[in-house]
This record gives sequence, C-alpha cells and structure tokens, in this order.
Amino acid sequence: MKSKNYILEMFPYPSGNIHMGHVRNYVIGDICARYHKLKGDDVIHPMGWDAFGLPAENAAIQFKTHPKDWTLENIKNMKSQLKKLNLDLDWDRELATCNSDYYRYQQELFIDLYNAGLAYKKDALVNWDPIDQTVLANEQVIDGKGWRTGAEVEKKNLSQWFFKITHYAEELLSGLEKLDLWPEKVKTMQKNWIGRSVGAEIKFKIAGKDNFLNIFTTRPDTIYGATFIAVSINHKIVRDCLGDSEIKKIKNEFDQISDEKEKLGFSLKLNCIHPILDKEIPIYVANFVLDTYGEGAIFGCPAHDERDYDFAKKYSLPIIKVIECNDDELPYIGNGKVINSPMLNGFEKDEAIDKITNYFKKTGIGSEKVNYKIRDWGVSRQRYWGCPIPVIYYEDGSYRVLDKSELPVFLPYDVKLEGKGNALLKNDEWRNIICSKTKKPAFRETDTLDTFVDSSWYYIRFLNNKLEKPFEPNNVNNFLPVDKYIGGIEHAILHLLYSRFFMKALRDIYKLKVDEPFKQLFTQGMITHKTYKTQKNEWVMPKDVYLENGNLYKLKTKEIVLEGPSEKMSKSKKNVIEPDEILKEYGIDATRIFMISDSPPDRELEWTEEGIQSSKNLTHRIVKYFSQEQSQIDQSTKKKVEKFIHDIEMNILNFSLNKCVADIYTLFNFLERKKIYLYNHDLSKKILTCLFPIMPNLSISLNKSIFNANDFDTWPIVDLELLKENEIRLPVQIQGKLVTTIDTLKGYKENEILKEIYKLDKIKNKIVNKKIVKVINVQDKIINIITS
RNA sequence: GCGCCAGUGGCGGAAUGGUAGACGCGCUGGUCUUAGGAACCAGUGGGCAACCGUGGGGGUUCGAGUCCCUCCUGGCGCACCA
Repeated sequence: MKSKNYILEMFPYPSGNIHMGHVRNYVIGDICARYHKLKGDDVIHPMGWDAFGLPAENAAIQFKTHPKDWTLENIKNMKSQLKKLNLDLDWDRELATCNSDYYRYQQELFIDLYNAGLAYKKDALVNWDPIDQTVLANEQVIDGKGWRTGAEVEKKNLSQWFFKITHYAEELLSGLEKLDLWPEKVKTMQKNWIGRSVGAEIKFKIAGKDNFLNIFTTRPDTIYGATFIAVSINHKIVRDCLGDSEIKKIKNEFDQISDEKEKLGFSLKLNCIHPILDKEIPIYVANFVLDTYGEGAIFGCPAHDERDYDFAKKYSLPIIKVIECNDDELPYIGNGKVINSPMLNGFEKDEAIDKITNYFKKTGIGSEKVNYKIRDWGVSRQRYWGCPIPVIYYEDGSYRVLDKSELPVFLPYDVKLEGKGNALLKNDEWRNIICSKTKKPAFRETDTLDTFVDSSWYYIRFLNNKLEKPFEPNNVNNFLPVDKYIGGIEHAILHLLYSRFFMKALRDIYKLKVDEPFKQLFTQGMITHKTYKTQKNEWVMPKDVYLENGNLYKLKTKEIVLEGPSEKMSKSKKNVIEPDEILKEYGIDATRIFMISDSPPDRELEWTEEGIQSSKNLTHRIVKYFSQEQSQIDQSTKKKVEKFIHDIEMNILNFSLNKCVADIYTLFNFLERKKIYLYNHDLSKKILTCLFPIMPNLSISLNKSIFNANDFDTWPIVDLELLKENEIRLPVQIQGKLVTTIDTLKGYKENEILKEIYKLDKIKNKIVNKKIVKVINVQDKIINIITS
C-alpha cells in the first residue's frame, strides 16, 4: 500500500511577483515531493494563495483599481512565474482565500467555533494601527508597533470578536514536546509566547469596603514582605477611585517618561488589608504594572523584586526582608531560607510556597493558579478585503450569528475605496438587511476576519478544495498532519500557533483524530545579497558596480561606491535578484542547484554570481559526461554509484540538500578522473533517477536521449552488500595521536595486524625504548597504541 | 537582563566520541583556444622541519570540533510577564 506524504510550502501572498525567497522555499519542497513520488508514496503537494489582506486595499487606492481585480491579476501573474519554475505541484488543488468558494466555508467554521464557545464578542482594550486603520492581535504587535506598518500602536476600547485560543493554552504548550521534528527555536518561541507560570492568586480585601483585589504572584512565599499594592492604569479599581480627567492626567504623565524602566506611581488614597498580617498597605496606580498579565495588579515585595525595590525606594515605602540575605544584596531574588514570616520561617522557597498556598486555600484567602501570558486572539479587522464575519445586528444592539443555511455572506464588489476607514461601513446597500428570521431590520457585521484565520486551515481545504463543506473528516484523519511543512521562520508564532489552535478546535468540534497540523516543520533561511552605497548614502545595484584599480565605482556616474554587508534582498536596498531574469539566463536546473548548494537550507544563502555560474557549469558538465561513449566499468564504479544513491537519499531525507550537491560532484569527479563513462549502462539510469528530484529538466532530457524513455521508474534500491567496503585504510595512533595509516582488510586479526604495524618505520621510531602498556583496537576503525 | 542557537582554511561549509577541513567558491601554476563567465591537469590550513592547528581556559576519555564546566564573541527571540 502506498503511504501518504503531504508536503507543503507556506502559500504566498499574491503581491504580484515571486522573489528569490519563494524560489528557494518551493525548490526545497519540490525536491522532497519528487523524491517521495519516486519512492512510490502518495504525495500531496498543493499550492494556493493567501489572497486577502491590506496590500490589495492600499494598491486599490493608489492605482485606482479594485482589490479583487488587483489580487486576481497578481495571482495570474505569479502563477505563470511559478509555472516557469516547472514545479511538481498539484494545481488541481489550487485555492485562493479571497474566493467565496473558500471563505464561505470559513464562515461555517466561524459558526462552529461560536457554537462551541470558542468565538465570542467582548469590549476590550485593543491594539489599533493608525496607518492600516485596523485592530491588531497581540501577536501582530512587535515592540509596540504594527507588524506590517511599523506604526506606534494605540490602545482603543472596542467591541471585538475573539477566538478563545487560551482554552488550549495548556495543550498548545504541552503539545510542543511531541513535535520532535520542529526546530527547537520555534518551539521555544511558542513556549515563551504562551508563557505559563505557576503561582497563586491572592485576594486582598480593600480597607473599608466589601470588595477585593485579585493578585497573581509566582512568589506567594514572600507575602510577609508585601508593603504595597500596585495596579495598572486600566484596572477597574482606578475608575472607581478617580475621575476621567484625573486618569487622563496620569496616563499623560506615564507617557512622558522617556526611560522605559523608570517607575512612576500615584496613590489611590486607598488601602488594602494584608491577608495575614492584618495591617493596611497602600494601593498605587503604577506605570510598570501590565494590564494584560494576570489581573493587572501586583503586591509589592521590595526586598525581593527589583521593580518593587525601585518603586519602594522612590516613594519611601518600607522594605521588609523575608528571605535570608545580606542587606547589600537587596533586592535579593535568589533562593534562601524564609525569615520574618511566622508561618514559614526556616523553610526553603519551594516548601514555603507549598505551605503558604495550602494555607490560602484552607482559609479562602487565595488559591493555586496557573497563569498564561497568551491572550485570546482578536480576529476583527476594520477592513474591507477580508472574510465577512457571518453576524447581523439589530437596532437594539443585540446580534445574531447566522445559521449555516444563510451562508455565504458574499463580500460585495461595489465599494468605494477612498481614503481611510472601512468601505463596508459606507456600503448601506450591503449592510442594511431584513433579518430572514425575525423580519426585523438589521445590519451586517462590517468587520472582516484577520487574514491569519484564512491561513489557519488552508492546508485542510487543500485535501478537497471543491467539497461543498469545509472538509471531510475521514479525509482529514487519513491525510493530516502535513508531513513536511516548509517556510520562513517569521511565522514561528503567528501563523503556526494559530494553525495549531485551529487544528485542536476543529478536532474537538468534528471529533477528528488529528492533534497537530504539521508533523515536521522546516524553516528555510533567507537569501542575502551584497549591498553597495555611494558616499551620498544612496544604494547602488550590485550589477551597476565595477572594480577599477582596487576601488569600486558606479557605472555611468563613476561615483566611488562602498561595499556593505550581505543583507536580505529588498527593493529599498537595491540588492534584489529577479527570478525571471535568472531563469532566462541560467535555466531552471542551475537555479535549483544554486538554491541548495552553498549553505544548508535552514541557513542564510548568499547570492553570488560565482555560485549561480558554477551551478550552471555543473549542469553542462553532466550533459557533457553523458555524451561520451560507454567505457569499461569496474567494481569500484558500481560501489561508487551505490554509495551515491545511498548518500543522496539520506541527505534528501535530512534536508541536507547542500550535501546532495556535494554527492553529485563527488560522483562525477570520480567517474571523470577514472575516465569511466556509463552512457546507456544501467548505472546511468540509476544516476539519472537520483538526479531527477534536484535537476528534473536535465534528467528528463538525458533519459529521453539516452534511453528513449519518458519516465523514471522508482528510486533505486541500494545494494547494501555493495556498500560494504572490504579494503580499509586503518589509522594507527600512538597515545591517541595519529601517526600513520595501514591498508588492510576488514576483519583483520589484532595480533597479526600489530605485527605489521610494528614493522612500520614511523611506528618503530616512536616506540623504541618504550614499553607498550596497552593497545586499543576498535575493530576496523582505529588502533591506538599506548606506551609508557 | 533572560532564553535559544552558533563560533572549523581567504570564503560558503563537511565530519554515528575514532585519519579535521568532504564538496564548492576563490586563488596559484600549467594545457588547449582567435577569444573566454568555457574545458582539462596539478596544487591550495600553518610551518623549511620536528610539529602546530576547530573562539579562550579547564575537565572527562586510550582518543574531543563533537561530551561536561567556565569565560569571550556574534546572531536570533523575548523583555518591567510579578
């Protein structure tokens, strides 16, 4: 029976042109796919388009076109470019997320998630990107800036749709351990993002009132050292104590701090009662308390927390040591015996935490708590070019999630895309409807879904892109997970975490047997290229630079040019290489070879003229080799070919594609040096079959011209007998240092070979007048002689 | 600051604890050619040599690029996460 093998490269955003990064990505996948097909696997290798998203809207405004027209035109263009690469893709599985035959099923999934309690709407303080004019998920804010625009993100209170990714926080974390074919780096990043920490939640009663403040801490053992409470500016207690104008004023003060670490706080003129000591401690609103973590409130233990210490010093708050240490070590974060804490004195940290947490539980003061940094995924986007959310609102503000029978909600074509704001909001004709159930006037949700929702399940839809439901559960069980998923590391958290969440949610809703979407993840490195600048700091294209008398100059203007580091190709740095031009000049196979030859696929590849040229030369060399008439073939040639088959197979399986290229050179170096020509010998067939995944076009044409065959059969089975090497060159060491080697046969007798070894001059000279203490013979590997 | 990864010739990079530098680029010399981004041959870690060499210093081992400790450097990620 054929075994399935789902090989997938991250589908592209149809920006209009493929770039070298795409080429490298797809070549890696294509080599895998072609290899596994030759092995007889049932290979799935689809391609599609991540077609919703903002660039289309921006382009529409800029070029007075329509996002749909722009996108479809780009897809057409990019598809023809991909065709030129002649990749072995299942084009009949093609899909584009902007087509209603894709997004209508996404609307079904939205309804499923809603019914399962995994999609919900709430008022929330969200990240607002002022340039893209939309909300962003936490994952899409990097250093306080929008991931696409780089604009400073603002906080806005809006009613938004969320997916409950936190429901799976624990499983998303623990599941990482089973992903043994994922890069450690990606797993670490996800782990940090999920941010699990174990501690306690403690209730602090507010003095003179009936309510409590909930506080999460990982150090309940330091509770006796708590001398103040601090809350974030967005905590609801702040609104209870202060008026809008006061809050605004404080926010302003916080914003004005230039040193990020500087602590600033204002007393709420309110106290909390210490849950054990029965004393009152003040509540502050402080700039360093995160409102998105825990409950947005902390207890300050200045003696054993750096931040609390800074704050306490600034506002002259008491500092009480509760962990044994010297005064000059404060704030002391390390381990030690608990002191000044009647219930805990003398205990070490872990014991003390257990003990005090138990006490909290018993008395109802608090409880054990596992806290996660990850927040629910905000999926509403105030943009036109995305999947409509299947929800309607009534005049009284209530809403209804549509039934599946009411789908699809088509995205209207006739919209005015001028300037800023969501075009759907202005489209009354589309927006205003009569509810088919209540017959009441209603209006549609005008937010669309984050495009990361589109890419969270496309690999499932690829299994059957024409099905009149999202997917067929049996199909999913049989063909998922994706066996090899290849793409850039920039999606380490965003896309890959969302997809894992989706898989788990759909598993639970549809009773699927698949826990994880991607069994193996391979992250390919980016392509870099030399950069050049004039002395006026203008970037110069590498091809416009020439060398004269040891200096670099720019063509035409003859300005002096300085060479910069090799950097990721980008239009702004003018160091981009266009795939179309390269394919035209060097051909597909040479391009493919270069994409894998100079560095391991998961590392950076530096684009060089020499690199692409020598790849081209290799193809010429192979063609030339196979044009020679057949010669005598010896046993060593047969062995060499077997080794070649074996090595190249191992290297494809391990993604060590750079070593595949080395294997090819090694083979042809051997054959040419010995002037052994195989022409139409059976071995040629084997070699061409092994070359096929890497240089398919050349292999096909040689197969045709030499064997008059149109196809390759299966990947050759390695003859392990032939791989066994009988004659070996045995290294001989003295005191663990290599002295010489001796040619012998495998399976030699230790005492016999030693006799031979002792006759060797190099050995004799070294052991003369010395006593041989010991001989270590690692059979067929090495001999090490230890002398006194 | 914390975490992860990595440091090997002029360069990109190879090496299940067992001959360090496979393979490629570049370079040197040569052959052929009207010509060369062509092809072919020879060479290419350092040192005249004994020997020395995988960022530095320790350690484990008969034996370390590989394992352990420590420091340094670089890259990436996270970063007031209580």
